[in-house]
Amino acid sequence: MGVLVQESLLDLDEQPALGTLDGVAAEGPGQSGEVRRTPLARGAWVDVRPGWLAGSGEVFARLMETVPWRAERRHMYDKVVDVPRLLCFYAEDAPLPDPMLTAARQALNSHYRDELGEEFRTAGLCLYRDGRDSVAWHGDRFGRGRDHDTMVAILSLGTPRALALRPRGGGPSMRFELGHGDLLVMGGSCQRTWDHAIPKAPKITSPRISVQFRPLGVR
DNA sequence: GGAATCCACGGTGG
DNA sequence: TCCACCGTGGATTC
Repeated sequence: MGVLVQESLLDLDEQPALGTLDGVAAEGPGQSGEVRRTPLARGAWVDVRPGWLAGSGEVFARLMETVPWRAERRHMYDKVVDVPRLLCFYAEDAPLPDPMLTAARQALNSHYRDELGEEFRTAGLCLYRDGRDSVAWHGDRFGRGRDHDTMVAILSLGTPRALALRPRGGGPSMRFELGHGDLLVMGGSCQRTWDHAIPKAPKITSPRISVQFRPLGVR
């Protein structure tokens, strides 16, 4: 396994999050503790904060246990196929399945509220059971209007998986390795001008959970 | 030669 | 009504 090794070094109660991402952070060995922003083409950017969430191992275990994971099926051409991951969506006013996720969302809002111009409200959880699970290239789009920038914050728990990004319409792709407790935020025009995916990784045999925080109206 | 990437397929839901 | 969306597997490229 080797998945649940990194435990929390900081407690939320000792370090309430107030306008900084550091509140929920655990300083992993050798980690900078800084949010690193990577500018992409066309006004998109990605923030990466390794080892962000304290107590990731316990949160991961609780989510595996308590979230009512749902399998979905969809028509793809001539057959019905399983969606290659398990899902659970928490709408704006639904209580999140773990207090650490509520705290994480608060910390994200403290840090990004001004830049985002609104708040992260919904949470979409995905369980990638092993490397055969994946998600194809897509952008998280708006129900309303397509000329409006937004952000999607992704908290990754469990087995590290690559998140791939490439310009919409084609172009060289880049990869971010998302490890246990890592945070990645896509912002600027990223959801309009870039696609992202979690590629299949057949050698991986253990699970990863991703938590995606979004403002209202972003799918 | 193995791995990563590309491509085409069409029913569904917004 | 219309169009963007998305998983698979075979082909192609790296």
